[in-house]
Amino acid sequence: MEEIDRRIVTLLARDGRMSFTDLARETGLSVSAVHQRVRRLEKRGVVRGYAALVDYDAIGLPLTAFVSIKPIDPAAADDAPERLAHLGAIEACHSVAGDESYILKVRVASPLALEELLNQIRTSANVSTRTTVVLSTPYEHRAPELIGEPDEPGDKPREKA
Amino acid sequence: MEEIDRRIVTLLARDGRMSFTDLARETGLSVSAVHQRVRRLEKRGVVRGYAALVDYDAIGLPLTAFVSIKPIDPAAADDAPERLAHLGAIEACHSVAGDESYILKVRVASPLALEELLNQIRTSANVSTRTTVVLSTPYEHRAPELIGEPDEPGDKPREKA
DNA sequence: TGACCGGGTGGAGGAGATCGACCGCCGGAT
DNA sequence: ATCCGGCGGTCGATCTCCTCCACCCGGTCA
Repeated sequence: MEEIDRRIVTLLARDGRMSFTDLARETGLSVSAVHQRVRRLEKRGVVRGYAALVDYDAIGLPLTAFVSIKPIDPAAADDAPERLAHLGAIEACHSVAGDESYILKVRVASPLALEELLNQIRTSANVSTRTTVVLSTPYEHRAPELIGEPDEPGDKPREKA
Repeated sequence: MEEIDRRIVTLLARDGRMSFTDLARETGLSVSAVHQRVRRLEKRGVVRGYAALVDYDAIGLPLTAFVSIKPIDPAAADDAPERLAHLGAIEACHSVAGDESYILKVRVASPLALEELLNQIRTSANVSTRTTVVLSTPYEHRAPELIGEPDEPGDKPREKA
């Protein structure tokens, strides 16, 4: 992937509804060319989708927390992600190195709802939990900056324009 | 906010590029009505924006980590978020309860880049860091489910601007 | 009851998305 | 060196969709 694709991805990460016309203006390509590239990026999975960014306070889920989990039985099969997938309050699940095995990011309506969710997590996945409550979020979902990134040796120098 | 708005937000959170026409079909309203509601949701800040979801492996940032930070001087002013904002590798910054004061989510190209980033974090904000490396991400950015949510008693049925 | 107001419908105009046809560059094979 | 094929670009046509406008309906309050 080279410069222009990177540019497109950056722009779309910043504004997922940007029109192809604007994208074309920003990149100096024609609308069709941009359209083609975006479709290719989507097909290749570089762009996995588009989402509205939501104010969780406003939609009644003002409480965010990180829940680290550790299996109670270290010998049991490690299928926690599937076991927990049905819990809609879980926004993300990361497998991590370190003392615990996964970190979950959860959004709930209240401390009571958090307590209930933790119970569901423990019983669903047979794990112990350690919870870190988020007090506030200065920023989140910042778009990646993928400028620079020196071309790898295998990358053919596609210099144009 | 009532049922239909909730529906719209859910749909847009799942597919940020859904057309107003489709949104109208899903909600049973006219295109104009949906358009109006979405604009209102945007203006009120319920919908804060739209973003493309990106495959970080594909764009050369395959290493994700959580960095917990703690001030070295507990008496110093707590302006870590602003001091760190210029570091583009930081995707999110959450103020948290517990032993540490903030949790950062970072995306970098390599272990070497992570090391360098940690140095920048420490010197920029005068903090100590504790890093948890993400091995894999079973899921992330799942759309919130905001069905149900019984109206709170304090919620007046007629919202004024 | 009558005026007001938030929120709905429908239509018109123009902008934008999408697709096909054509072209030019580059690398590999003859 | 020339031919050939694929990739990626432009241009242009068409159709969808966005966006704005005027109008309408049902509640609320004086």
